[in-house]
Amino acid sequence: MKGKTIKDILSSTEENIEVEVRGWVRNRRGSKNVAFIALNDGSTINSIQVVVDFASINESVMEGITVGAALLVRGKLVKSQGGQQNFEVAAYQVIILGLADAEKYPIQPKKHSLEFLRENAHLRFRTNTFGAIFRIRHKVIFAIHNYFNNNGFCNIHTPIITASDAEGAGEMFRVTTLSDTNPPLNDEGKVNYKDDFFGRPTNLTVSGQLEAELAALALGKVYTFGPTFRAENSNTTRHLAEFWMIEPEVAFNDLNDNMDLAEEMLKYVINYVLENCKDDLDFLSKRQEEEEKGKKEEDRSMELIKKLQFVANNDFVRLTYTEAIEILKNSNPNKKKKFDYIIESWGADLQSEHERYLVEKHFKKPVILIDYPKDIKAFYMRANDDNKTVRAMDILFPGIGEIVGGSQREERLDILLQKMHEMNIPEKEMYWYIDTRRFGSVPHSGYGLGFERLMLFVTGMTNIRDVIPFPRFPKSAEF
RNA sequence: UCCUCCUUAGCUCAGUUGGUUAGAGCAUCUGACUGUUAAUCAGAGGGUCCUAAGUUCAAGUCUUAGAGGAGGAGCCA
Repeated sequence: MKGKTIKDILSSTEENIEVEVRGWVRNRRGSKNVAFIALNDGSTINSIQVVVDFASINESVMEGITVGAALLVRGKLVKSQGGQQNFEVAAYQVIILGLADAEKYPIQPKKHSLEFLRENAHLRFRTNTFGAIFRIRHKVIFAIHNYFNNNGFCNIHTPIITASDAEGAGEMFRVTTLSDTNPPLNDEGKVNYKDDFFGRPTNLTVSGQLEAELAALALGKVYTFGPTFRAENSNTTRHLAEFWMIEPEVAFNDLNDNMDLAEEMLKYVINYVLENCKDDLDFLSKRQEEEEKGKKEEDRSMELIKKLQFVANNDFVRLTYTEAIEILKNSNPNKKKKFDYIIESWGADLQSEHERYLVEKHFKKPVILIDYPKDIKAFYMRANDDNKTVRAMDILFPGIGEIVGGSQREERLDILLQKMHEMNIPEKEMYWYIDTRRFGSVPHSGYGLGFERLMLFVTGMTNIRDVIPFPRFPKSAEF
């Protein structure tokens, strides 16, 4: 971008200097002789005030200065006479770079509903809210890479197209170049995938974990940060068909090391955002407060920045599934049958109402649940000696639910093979995974962190479709 | 996929028991105003009441079906 950004200029200590700013008109006010333009270039949530004297600027130019128009302004940076900003630009030249028809431009200087902006996702970047969200999104991405880099991790790009469908993490999107009206058929009359691009059925990845394990068992500490695809018909505020996932995998780590890593990493990222996104967080905090005005006091969330500081400065609660079941069994909502799913016995899968009770009512802080019954978890999780539970861990966050799912992996060849057999995982196809247990197997652990769920927590937004630029979900792939 | 709710002006929404020409705020346009802060003041324009069928003398309002959206649930990150 040419010249100084508005962020740079607003933090200037000099005055009466010549400046050149480029940006988009957020608002325009005026009186008989003078117009005030709020100009924003995306470098910061704050707009710069441009003051235009009608006498010095051509009338046709003045007519083009409407909300949404792109301008180049040359002028002098001066102390503002108005109260709400330190500096403003006294313009002597305004060039319209791009007009915006005021009658047709959908974004107005007023509050828009998130639903409306979601339908105008191509233009919502130009609002304060989404500007703040996507600047923060970048900082969170950067902080994650920073954390792993600082700690000796190696970033691995695991495949996006995969032939393996054994992860069991959900429905997959098929990838094919075969004709959809007239595919080649085999002798049995079924689609002949031998003629497909890869010579076999392929899908978009639902997880890079299995491949990350291969890398970890040589490079030691690795992580993935890539797109992930689930073809589930999920219509909720916390699911996407295309989302980004971070999956660290560490050789020689046991479950305790795994919990330490996840907790330390999350706290690092939150602190990084607190230190580097203050203006945007302040704005989102006020926005949330505004949004929740209509709610009863007990239903309102903790102030955004306080909430982030609280999580960064307090230890997460760690407890076993068995302990959680005991707490839930004896809880008021369970006794009074307020839960839709009453907890009766050990072995029950926890519903989101139970997770919310533990995190939001009982402990009031993030909770790491470990040692789940083996029957409700994946084949690769390490069996405990009790033969009933596995070394799984789920991190539950207030307002979001499960943000991390991970485990210590089963490194013992015989037990892994037995588990795969029990759960109908095709051993032949998975030879490459099994090989790691055959040759120099060691204990290792890892987890998957849902990037957009972390974004929900950090921004205080409540719908996952608002923290990714162009959300993909059932019946929607617009833009 | 299931449950609940919603769909009226560019946006956010009101519209009583079914009853004349469907309203408001903001936005837009026009004008006023000596520096505004989502400026203010005055005026104007702007409607396929989501779509289709039905009930009725009469439907924005009632019924049925469909489409789209939101929230919750399940699946999960």
